[in-house]
Amino acid sequence: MRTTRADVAKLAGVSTATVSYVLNNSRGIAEDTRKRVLTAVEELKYKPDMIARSLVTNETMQLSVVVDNITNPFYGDIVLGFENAAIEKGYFVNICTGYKNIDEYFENFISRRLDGVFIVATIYKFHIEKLYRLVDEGIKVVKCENIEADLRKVSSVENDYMTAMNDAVGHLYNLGHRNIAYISGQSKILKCDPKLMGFQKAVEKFKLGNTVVLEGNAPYSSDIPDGYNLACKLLSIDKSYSAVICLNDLMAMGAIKAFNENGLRVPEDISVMGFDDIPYAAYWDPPITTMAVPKSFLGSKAFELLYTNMKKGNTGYFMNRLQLIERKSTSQCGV
Amino acid sequence: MRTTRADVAKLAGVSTATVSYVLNNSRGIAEDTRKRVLTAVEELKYKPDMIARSLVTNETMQLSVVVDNITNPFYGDIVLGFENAAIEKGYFVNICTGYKNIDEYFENFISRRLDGVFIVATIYKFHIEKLYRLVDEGIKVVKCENIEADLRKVSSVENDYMTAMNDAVGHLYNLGHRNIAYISGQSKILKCDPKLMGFQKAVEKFKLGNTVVLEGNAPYSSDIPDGYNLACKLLSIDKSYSAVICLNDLMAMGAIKAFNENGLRVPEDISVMGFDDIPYAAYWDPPITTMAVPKSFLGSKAFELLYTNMKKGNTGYFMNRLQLIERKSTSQCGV
DNA sequence: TTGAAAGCGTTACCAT
DNA sequence: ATGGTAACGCTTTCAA
Repeated sequence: MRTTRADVAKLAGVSTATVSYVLNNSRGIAEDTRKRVLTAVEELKYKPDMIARSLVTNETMQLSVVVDNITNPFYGDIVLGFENAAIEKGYFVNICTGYKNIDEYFENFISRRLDGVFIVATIYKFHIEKLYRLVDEGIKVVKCENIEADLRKVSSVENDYMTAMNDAVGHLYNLGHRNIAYISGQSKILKCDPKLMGFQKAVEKFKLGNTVVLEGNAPYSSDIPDGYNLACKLLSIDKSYSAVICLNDLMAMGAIKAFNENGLRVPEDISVMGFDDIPYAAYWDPPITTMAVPKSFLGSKAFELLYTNMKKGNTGYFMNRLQLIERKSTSQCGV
Repeated sequence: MRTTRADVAKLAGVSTATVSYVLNNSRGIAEDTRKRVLTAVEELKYKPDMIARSLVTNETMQLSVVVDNITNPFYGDIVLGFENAAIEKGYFVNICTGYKNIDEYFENFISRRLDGVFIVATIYKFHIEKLYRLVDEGIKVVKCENIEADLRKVSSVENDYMTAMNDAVGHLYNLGHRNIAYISGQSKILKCDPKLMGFQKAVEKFKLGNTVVLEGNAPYSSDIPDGYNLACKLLSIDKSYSAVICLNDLMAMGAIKAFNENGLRVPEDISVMGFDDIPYAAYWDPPITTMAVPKSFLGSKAFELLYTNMKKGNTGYFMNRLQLIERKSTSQCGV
């Protein structure tokens, strides 16, 4: 049998209420009885039962992080940043991978009365009405870019990709590049694409020469083989580009591989940039110049927003800045 | 206010007990009342409260997977295989990253009365007594290799690295290699190292020529930079090896990079093999020949063992076979 | 400063 | 076939 609060009370010679007061120090307690209770707790190795506790407090102190695909190295540090901040406030956080239908997770979140959810998965994996159901059921939600949602209902952390794309093009421009391709991988079904908008703006601002945007298959392409395939496609269309910006580091890796196989050296013959700064970017050959997302920071900001929402009720918004990290996949044009 | 079972009962004109019977179809119910209840549930959008349910059934239907490091691509498919099997049986599974102290998670598992835990993290991240505490508290545990534990208390899924290492050496042997280095990365504190044992056995069996084992720093080295560093060390010691086996694909990646930077081509000048078959292994340049772990399968077997333990009480054991996947990082010796 | 007792939303035993 | 109700382990109001 499980040792309960009643056992502790009996051993300490106090009431069950007193045990609660001591454990939650929710009320002044005589130092003497306090000690007796604590000793009894120690002796019986008593652990409060969160299930029973949740039932009465209406707080589970449990949070969930929902990611697309646990394999994606981009998420690792975001989750870490979130969890570290959450643990500090006493929350238990668990990660859910969106391999199966994410909507089903939502049902579970409601049944289990989670206090809050951080959803990193893209909109393609679930239905927005289901997300609102969570909110209606009192579960606070913070989302991460990529999802159009009512900011009065859910909080949001976003990355400033538009500015970052401007910086990326600027970096290549300063190296003398004028003919730049953008391997986007996004398809037309994406309504609002800040990276694409940023690229188009930059094309005008810097008065670039030849430019092209390579789209992917619906709903979107974003993995190593996608980068490989789109880079091959680029070469088959036109070889005049001296630099390529890729949607993310994964695609940059694939693109570099494609260029190498076609006899182009990176960066001597063609410069390649990525986005995100996933752990492998630094170890790739050549190490990839990228627009880094401060990932752990983004995660901790997400928790902050969620916490405010849980405690005060209001949603919030945070825009994350990216940083250029120069490595070896970009160099002076035509050198 | 949350709609409860009482609301449903009132609307359907039955008792709360009847609602339970219908929802859990734990008892014969007149088709007529059944319909009335179901209609009421629908109308009120009633969702059973797992918290309250758990309190009385002593089952939370919640499982946890504990991994070292969520970023490690090796774990992705293992977790997937486990979760898919678990979802089928109605469990909610959440993943915990072992960034912080894993022992603290264990405390939480007890408080939250999880039904079971799949622990993939290595022993260095927690204390074995704490793991046994879980078992004492009635939480079933299945572990994944690397951990010496009492198999009467916890179940275990393991990879047959000894046989796999034999196959790896055999593959190189068949390609004509006789001088083979093993970049182990493990340190002396590891008591039982099946890969190392397998290598030593194979050295004798195949009567190899020059061989060497490169250890890492305590507790162990297993990442890309570790592979890079150890490969550099190998070159500084002796250049007579025509093939290198690495602890895992990550280290193989680092090693390949080191060789390239030192003017050695892979596989023309030196063959390199890894273990695991992580997603990137196929995309690396060159694609890496590796001993693949059937990961998703391993995960589903872990759940099977856990399920048996939860339902019948007995622990179990499963040994997973690895498969050689030939890619481009190994080739005929001296060609 | 401490205790008694009323819930929290279920399930399951015991009646009917 | 259905309903009443104790029990699960905890918190918190109200009294003392």
